[in-house]
Amino acid sequence: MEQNKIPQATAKRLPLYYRFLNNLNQQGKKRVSSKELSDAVKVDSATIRRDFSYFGALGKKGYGYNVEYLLGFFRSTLDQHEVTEVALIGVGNLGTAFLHYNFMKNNNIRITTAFDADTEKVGTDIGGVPVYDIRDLEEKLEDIKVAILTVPAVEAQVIADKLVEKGISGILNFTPARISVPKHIRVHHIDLAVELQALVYFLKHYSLDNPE
Amino acid sequence: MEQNKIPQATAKRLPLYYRFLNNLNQQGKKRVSSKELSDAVKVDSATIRRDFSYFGALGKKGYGYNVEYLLGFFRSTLDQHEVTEVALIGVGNLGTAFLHYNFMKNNNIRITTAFDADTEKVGTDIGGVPVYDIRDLEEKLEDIKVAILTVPAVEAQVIADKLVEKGISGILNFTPARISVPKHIRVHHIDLAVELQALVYFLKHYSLDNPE
DNA sequence: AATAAGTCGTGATATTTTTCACAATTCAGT
DNA sequence: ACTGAATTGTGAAAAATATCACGACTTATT
Ligand SMILES: NC(=O)c1ccc[n+]([C@@H]2O[C@H](COP(=O)([O-])OP(=O)(O)OC[C@H]3O[C@@H](n4cnc5c(N)ncnc54)[C@H](O)[C@@H]3O)[C@@H](O)[C@H]2O)c1
Ligand SMILES: NC(=O)c1ccc[n+]([C@@H]2O[C@H](COP(=O)([O-])OP(=O)(O)OC[C@H]3O[C@@H](n4cnc5c(N)ncnc54)[C@H](O)[C@@H]3O)[C@@H](O)[C@H]2O)c1
Repeated sequence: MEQNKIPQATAKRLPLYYRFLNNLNQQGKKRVSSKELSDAVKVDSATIRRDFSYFGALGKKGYGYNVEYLLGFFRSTLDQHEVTEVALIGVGNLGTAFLHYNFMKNNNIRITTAFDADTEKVGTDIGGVPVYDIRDLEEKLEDIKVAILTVPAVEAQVIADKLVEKGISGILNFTPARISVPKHIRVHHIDLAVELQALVYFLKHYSLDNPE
Repeated sequence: MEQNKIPQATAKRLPLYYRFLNNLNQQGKKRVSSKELSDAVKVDSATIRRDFSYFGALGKKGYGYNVEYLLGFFRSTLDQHEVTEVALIGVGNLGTAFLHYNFMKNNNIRITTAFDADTEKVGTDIGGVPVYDIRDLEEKLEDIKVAILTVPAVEAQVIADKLVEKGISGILNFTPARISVPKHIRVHHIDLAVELQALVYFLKHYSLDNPE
C-alpha cells in the first residue's frame, strides 16, 4: 500500500484541509501559513505541519505553503480528480436528506444510486438519483465500492451482508447497529444519538474548559 | 468537576455501552461478560473492562457484569433519568430528518424547540416540535443548554454567536464551518462530507486490513 | 471438597497522537 | 548585502489510548 505510514488521525484530517484550501483558493489567496490554517480548521498548527510533513516538505521555511500547489497535491492524494460513486441504501428521513444534498461542494463524491424496499419510493428520482428496489441490488449496484447505510437498525446486518457479497469495500453506517463484516471491509460508524449523548455528558462532567 | 479523570475516549463510548445494555435488558438477559459486550459493540474486551474500571469495580470476577446493575449505573452516570432538552436551528433537509427521528430510542434527549428563518416553515410543527422564527431565539430558547446546528454554512458563525450570547453550553455542529466560540463552550463537529471522503481515502490507501 | 472453566481488574507495556521548541531558511525592507 | 520578522520541518518529550497477560476470584460440576 502506497503510503501506509500516514497515521489514521492524520488521514481523517486531510479532507478538512482540502476543503479549506479550496476556500482559500477561491478567495484568490496565494499563500497560507500553518498558523492561519490552524485558526480556520481549529487544529493546532504544529499538528498541521506534522500532518503535512508525512507527505514530504510541502512548504517553504519562512514563507508558508503555496495554496495552489498544496491544493493540487491534496487533490491527487484524495483522488479528487476522478468522481467516486456511492450507493445509498434506505431512502427514509436521513437518506432523503443526503440525496438532496449529495455532497456537491468541494469534493468529487456523488451518490449515484439509491435503494429502498418501499414500493412507493422505488422508481422515483430524488435529487436526480434513481431509487431502485432493494431486490435489484445485485443487478444495479454494478461496481460501486462505497455504500451509505440509512435503513432501520434491524435491517442493517442483512443489508451489509448483501453488500459484502456484492463486493463492496466500505460502508458508512448511520444505523445504531454495529455490523459485522469480513476484516478487509471498512466500516465507519456515524452514530448521531451517541454523539449527542456524549456531548451532553461532556457538558455535565467536563464543563470547566473545552479540550479536544 | 465530579469525575474529570474519565478519559475522553472512554466518555465517548459510554452512550454506546448504555444502548447495548438497554438492548440486553429488554431481551431479559441478566448477566453479560466484557467478551460478549465486545462482540456486540466491536470494542476490544480489555478496553471495555478498562473503561468500566474508571468508575470502580462494577463487575464480579469469574462472573461478569449484572446487566440491570450496570444499566442503572450508566443511566445515572449519563443523566438519563431526566430529559435533556435540545434546540435545533435550521429546519432544512437534515434538520427535518432529525425532527422526525428525534432520538426517541433508548435515551432521554429530546429536541423540543426548532428555529428557522424561512417564513414558510415558521409556525409549523414538525414531528411534534414547534418551529419558531430565528428572530425569536432570544425569547424562545429559554434555558436550553444544547443546540443542533443545521443551517447553511455561511450562517453558522452568526447563529453560533447568538447562541453563545443566549447562554448555550454545547453545540452539535453539522455545518462544514468550523465555528469559533469562547473556550468554556463545547462544540462537536459532525462533518458528513469529511467522513465520506476519509472513508474513501482509507479504502484506497489502507485496504489490506481494517484497523481501528 | 476439589477441580475446571470463566471472567474481572489492573500493572505493565505498546502504540498512537499531540505538543514543544528551535535550527534552518525565506522574504521584505533598507 | 544586511537585518529582522516570519515560518517550516522535525527531534524529542509528553500525553492519551489501547492491549497484553495474569493473579484473584466466582460459579458450576462432580
Ligand atoms: N433520522 C435521523 O435523524 C436519525 C438519527 C440517528 C440515527 N438514525 C438512524 O438512521 C437510520 C435511518 O433513519 P431514518 O430516520 O431515515 O429512518 P426511516 O424509517 O425514515 O428510513 C428508513 C428507510 O429504509 C427503508 N428500508 C427498510 N427496510 C429496507 C430494506 N430491507 N432495504 C432497503 N430499504 C429499506 C424504508 O423503506 C425507509 O425508507 C435508522 O437506523 C436510524 O436509527 C436516524
Ligand atoms: N443535508 C445533508 O445531507 C448534509 C450533509 C452534510 C452537511 N450538511 C450541512 O448541514 C447544513 C444543513 O444542510 P441542509 O441540507 O439541511 O440545508 P438546507 O438548505 O436544506 O437547510 C438549511 C435551513 O436553514 C434555514 N436557515 C437559513 N438561514 C437561517 C438562519 N439565519 N437562521 C435560521 N435558519 C436559517 C433555511 O431556511 C433552511 O431551512 C449545511 O450547512 C450543510 O452543509 C448537510
